[in-house]
Amino acid sequence: MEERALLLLGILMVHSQHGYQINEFIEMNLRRVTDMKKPTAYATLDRLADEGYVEVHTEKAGKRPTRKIYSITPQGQRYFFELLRTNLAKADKMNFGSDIGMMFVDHLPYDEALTLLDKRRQELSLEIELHESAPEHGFGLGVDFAMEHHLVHLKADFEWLSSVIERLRNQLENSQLN
Amino acid sequence: MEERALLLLGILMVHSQHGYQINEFIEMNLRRVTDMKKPTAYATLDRLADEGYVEVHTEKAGKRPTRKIYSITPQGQRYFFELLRTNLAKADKMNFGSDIGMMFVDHLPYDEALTLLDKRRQELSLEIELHESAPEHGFGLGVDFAMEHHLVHLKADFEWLSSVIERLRNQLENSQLN
DNA sequence: TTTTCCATGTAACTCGTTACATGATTTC
DNA sequence: GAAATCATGTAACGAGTTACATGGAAAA
Repeated sequence: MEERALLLLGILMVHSQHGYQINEFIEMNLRRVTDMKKPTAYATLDRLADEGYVEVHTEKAGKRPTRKIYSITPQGQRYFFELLRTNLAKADKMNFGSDIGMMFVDHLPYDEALTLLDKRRQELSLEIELHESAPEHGFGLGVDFAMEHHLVHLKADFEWLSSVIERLRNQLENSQLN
Repeated sequence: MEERALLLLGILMVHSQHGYQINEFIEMNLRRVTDMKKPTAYATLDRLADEGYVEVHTEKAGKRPTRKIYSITPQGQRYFFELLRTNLAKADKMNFGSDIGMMFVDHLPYDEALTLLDKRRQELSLEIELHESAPEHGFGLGVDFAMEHHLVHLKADFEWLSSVIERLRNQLENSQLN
């Protein structure tokens, strides 16, 4: 929740923009970092406006639909820094939905489990490729760090999954010796 | 949503239990893997009962409050395997709240950013220690894999964070040469 | 005797998503 | 003439959390 606010305020720290522009920017550049959807962005911007953290002024440019341009206020900047500090100092609480399935792998025969996990590994490696082949968009150090962070976890996941698959294969071979 | 169901059905695959027991088990053993809360468990169990995946029969043991004992039905077992297969084959979509702050590190002076990130790293290393010093509870291969998975990501995060801190320190030193 | 344990829940709320609505305008 | 783009939203729903309620029994 505060993360959505932090993201929007951070974007507005660079320069004032209207909602459509912000959403487009997120869609094109930050999809790996956030999954915030358009209606959430619009709603959050309105909320931030109500709370005095952003200012709105409408603009009618040419024949295009009326835009609402959001600018960050001084209070908004203070709030941004507050959110930023707590965010940077706090570790993510990680929990992975796939761990729940993993706990029960032993309920499936090894070969079926291996097939499923291999599919998952392929999906993962595809995502890693996509990530690595993505163009460098030179928005400063921080954005690079964030992207790198994401990639680090994808790779760690891949390595771990591979080792799980290997160990299950060994189990399969051992069980076939009987 | 289906993960909560998978978890509960998986627990009931071992043996029939009442809600309190299930919640206690989660609380004591699976807190690293799931964050499901009590009311969610009770509600999900009721839902699974409505859908015919589990059967309920009440039991009055001694002077203790009446228990509702949940048993998995044949349909429930089929549903369990269905959920298990899709869960195992699907990679987690990872997104980390801390990446949003990270994107904007450059808005803070290096030394302040370093202080905040160091705090976060300490928090992380504490969590890793806790994880490693936790006793082995011999519930089969799968549970061990899941725990290992969690630890792998904690460590990857720690390593990455350390490298970020190091690079920021270099930046700080370089900027002080002026 | 007060607190903790057992055992179950409910009600209100929060955060977010999905699907849809609007209407003009430019591109195919 | 149809489809995509620009620009904004709303309404309904979903999943889960928090805080609270209940009430007897055992432990401190």
